[in-house]
Amino acid sequence: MKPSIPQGTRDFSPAEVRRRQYIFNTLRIIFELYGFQPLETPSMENLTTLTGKYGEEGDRLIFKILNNGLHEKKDADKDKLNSEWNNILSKPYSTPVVTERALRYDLTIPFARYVVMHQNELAFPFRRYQMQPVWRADRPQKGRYREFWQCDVDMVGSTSLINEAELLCIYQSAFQKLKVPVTIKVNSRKLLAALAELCGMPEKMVDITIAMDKLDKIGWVGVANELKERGISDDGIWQIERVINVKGTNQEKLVAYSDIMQHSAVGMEGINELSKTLAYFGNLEPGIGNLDGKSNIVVDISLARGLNYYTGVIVEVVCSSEAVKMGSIGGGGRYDDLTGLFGLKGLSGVGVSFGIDRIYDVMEELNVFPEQLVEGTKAIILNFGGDNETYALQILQQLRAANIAAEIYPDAAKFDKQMKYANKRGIAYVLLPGDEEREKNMVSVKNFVTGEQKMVPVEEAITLLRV
RNA sequence: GAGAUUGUAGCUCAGUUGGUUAGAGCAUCAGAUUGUGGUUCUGAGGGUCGCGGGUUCGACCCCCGUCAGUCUCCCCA
Repeated sequence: MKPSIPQGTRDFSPAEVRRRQYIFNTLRIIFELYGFQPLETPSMENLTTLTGKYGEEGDRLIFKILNNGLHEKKDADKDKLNSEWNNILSKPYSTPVVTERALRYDLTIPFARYVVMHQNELAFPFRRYQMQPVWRADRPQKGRYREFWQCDVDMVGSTSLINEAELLCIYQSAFQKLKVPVTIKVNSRKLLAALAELCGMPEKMVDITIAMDKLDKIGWVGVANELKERGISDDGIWQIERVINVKGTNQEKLVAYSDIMQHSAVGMEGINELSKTLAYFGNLEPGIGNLDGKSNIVVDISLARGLNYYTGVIVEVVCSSEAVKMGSIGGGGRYDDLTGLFGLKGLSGVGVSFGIDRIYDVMEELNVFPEQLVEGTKAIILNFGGDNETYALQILQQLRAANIAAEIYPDAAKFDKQMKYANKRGIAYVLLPGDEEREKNMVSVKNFVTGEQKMVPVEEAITLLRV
């Protein structure tokens, strides 16, 4: 049989894992610096925990797990199973009778579930970060996988906009550290709601936002067409155009919006929140987060996050390098009542997510991974068999005791085969314990980069390799 | 869910209007070289041409179906 892996999944080679771990470690250090604590949740959740949280499209993309032991059901249950099966075949539908569990779709909903389940143990505001894979039954394409990793930072139990500002700081310092130039777009769901009001169609907010979100991609004409198709009136489209045409600094934009939206309570609230967030951010900003004196935080009213649980400030990160074509590499926002879905009312949260796989792809394209990530084996001991092998093992033991990553070629294979192996592995030093070396209680150390070789006592070899 | 495109050796790919036994590079193994790698040289192994059907004297090539990968739209990280 021909080996293969499921569509949209990948193997990670040793070099790739090292580079991915570099990203994880960089983020982890920042998250910890900001006082967040690690959390992990199961790969699978009860299906009912996930459904209805990600919108209609999202529900379709949840990977469901077929229940086990269906053939063992009693006859009455089998009748139920048959009728439910017909439902599944005729429409988008799921039922615990067939699929009780599903793979996690993101990290936010499982987090909310966790908070509700453990509310009595937690100190609020609760801050956590989480780095785990998620699964989506999407059609894979460039930058889109069926299994991919997210790194989420969230806090619940506080409505302070300091939280929003801190998350912006985390984004800024993380991408600065990773050497990825980014634009961090911010907007507010409340501005979008106000815009829908302005159009006289508050119920069309989702349609409006989906269309506007494509502004970068298809331009204003394309957006206007889509708005029309989605049933927005000409007057509404004109209102939207007016808002989109607002240019200038973040401050200037907010002033202009407050002029346009002065009669909308929710709009003014959104503007107020955005300007407060930016003011807090100004106090916290972790350094030069910009290249040309301009901040890389940009108020962008066309930004619309897909997930429908966001209620306040929303944020999205895109790579600002012209050379890279990639969608968003991170996003997040404020959700006022996420835990309410699980019965815990009045707990507000805000969080952002890093799309690790896309960040990896972008860093690869920009060629910004550090050259020397983690050294693997530092020295390999060649195997000359017999007494020399025993001698080699003694040296190996001493190297490891001295905390030097070392290995032995396990077979007494032909010399040049062992050398070629060391070369292919890119190991820095080769140790040769042969007859002569053993008799003198020494070892030959060959620097595989320079080709230089000398015979020294074992202790000296250890000192040499420790450097 | 809709569309485009690709499928030939372990990998990357050639393959003439449809014509004997399907090729190359890399990789692997063996040898030149039983204690000196990266560069050479010689040789060897390795293919149901994704799968099934059809057209034809004859199909890797043309037609139909099917499966898989990649990409685009939708949507999203």
